[in-house]
Amino acid sequence: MLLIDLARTSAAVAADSARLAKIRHLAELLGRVGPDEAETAIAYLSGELPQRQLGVGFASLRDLPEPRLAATATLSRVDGLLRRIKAQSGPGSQAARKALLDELFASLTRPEQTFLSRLIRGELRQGALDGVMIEAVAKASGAPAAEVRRALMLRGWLPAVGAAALSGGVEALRAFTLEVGRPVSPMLAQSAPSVAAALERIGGPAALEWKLDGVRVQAHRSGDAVSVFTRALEDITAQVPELVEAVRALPLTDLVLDGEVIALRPDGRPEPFQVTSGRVASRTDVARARRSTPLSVFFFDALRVDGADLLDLPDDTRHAELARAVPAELLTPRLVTGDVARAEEFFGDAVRRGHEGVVVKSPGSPYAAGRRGAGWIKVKPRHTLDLVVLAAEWGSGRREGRLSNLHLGARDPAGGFVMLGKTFKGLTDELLAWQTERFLALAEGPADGWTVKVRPELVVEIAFDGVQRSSRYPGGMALRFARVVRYRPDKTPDQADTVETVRSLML
DNA sequence: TTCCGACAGTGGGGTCGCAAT
DNA sequence: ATTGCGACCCCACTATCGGAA
Repeated sequence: MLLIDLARTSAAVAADSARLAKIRHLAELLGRVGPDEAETAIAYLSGELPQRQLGVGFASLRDLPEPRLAATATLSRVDGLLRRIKAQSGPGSQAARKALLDELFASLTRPEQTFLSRLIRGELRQGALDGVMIEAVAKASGAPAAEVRRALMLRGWLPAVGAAALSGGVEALRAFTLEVGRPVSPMLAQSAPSVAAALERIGGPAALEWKLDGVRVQAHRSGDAVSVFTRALEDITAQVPELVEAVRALPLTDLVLDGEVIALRPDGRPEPFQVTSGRVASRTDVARARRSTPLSVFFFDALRVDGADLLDLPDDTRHAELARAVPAELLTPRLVTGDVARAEEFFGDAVRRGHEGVVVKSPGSPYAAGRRGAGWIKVKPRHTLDLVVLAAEWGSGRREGRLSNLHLGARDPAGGFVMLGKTFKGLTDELLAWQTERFLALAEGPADGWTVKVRPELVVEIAFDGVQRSSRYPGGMALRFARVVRYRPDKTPDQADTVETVRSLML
């Protein structure tokens, strides 16, 4: 199959806003692709590369060679060149990558270049990723979408699952099972504004657990072989020896456990997320990193205990199995209650101890791998500040032509404003239109084509999760997960919150 | 007919490791 | 030694479609 076939299908998918139409376009192409190219086609059309990452990003794709006029590149040829690009390493590798990239792009027509460039950057923007591709695979193969989805959660890689479905139908999909040593897409949580709201949504007694601000881990053990994966299914076994040892020390030898690793201070309070994250990312001298920043692990779920798969069992049953496999000190603190007051007390206690909040779990829910099901609901405290808009950046995609990303400043009592970060979240289309007009009227200083500086006159209420240390911003601090709540036309900039107020929240 | 679950898109800050400068 | 880049850790929120109610 030719790359141009995929580029055309992708364009058709992007042109139709209806999901069912997108599915039809994708399924039609999947019906034509041969078995040896099915995996590549499914990957490309769901916005993934079979190589996962290439070492090529936005910067390497800035100036591309002139396109050709005739479309002749096959999927196999493109895939082969991408494989060679990924394989480059060591001194001279960046030049070698660039040379291969130029060779590849010089063999493509303009629409192919556009498609592949977006794909490599991870910005296909055709309105179809895994969720839509699952339906397309189901339609093209005749297998129920639920079977495709289940195989995906067990295998973690849709192109492989889709190719199997196309060649072997439902039978092939059922061959995907939970395999120790191969990560499963982790279950995700929805969020709620309060514990009461979360309990209400679950509608009855629920299990509450501390939400630790660390890195999600899935630990597998078969005999003495232990492996550890992140939320995105990256293998981090070598970076977390403490966790490997802890799992190896358990009495049961056939396990898949779900939990969180976190760096704790000697007094038991959590280190800032930055510390845990940096420790987990350290690869070059793990022994040294371990001495300076030891990790603790807390488990909250079990997908397999003593050789038995638990995915389809209710949460309370899985937790009972977890408690059987793991000593109490490795369990995430948990309270089962239907009482709102007790639940709120548990939440308050977790937050006072420095943790992020709680996750409220429905006791009857199975492990909904890879989905943000209603079974888990996270609750975190929300802070707000009234800040001043210092500038805005032009948006992209559906925000093209709108001023989108806001630069936020706190008032400096000595005069002026100190930038604390940016946000694009929380804005409705109506607000985007309004602020674009308003900012252009307030514009000042030279425009660089990307950022519009504005006179600091607009006060905006910003919600955020916390204040973190920053080397990027002049005040030495930045907001975590900042989002717009509303504009405050009733406030003037001299009524905005001060840098001191923000600093007092950094503790 | 209305409601709501699931998805995709639009970007945020921080850190590490590597190659180039 | 420093800088730029890519990859990946954490993520919130809105708009939209289409099946459920």
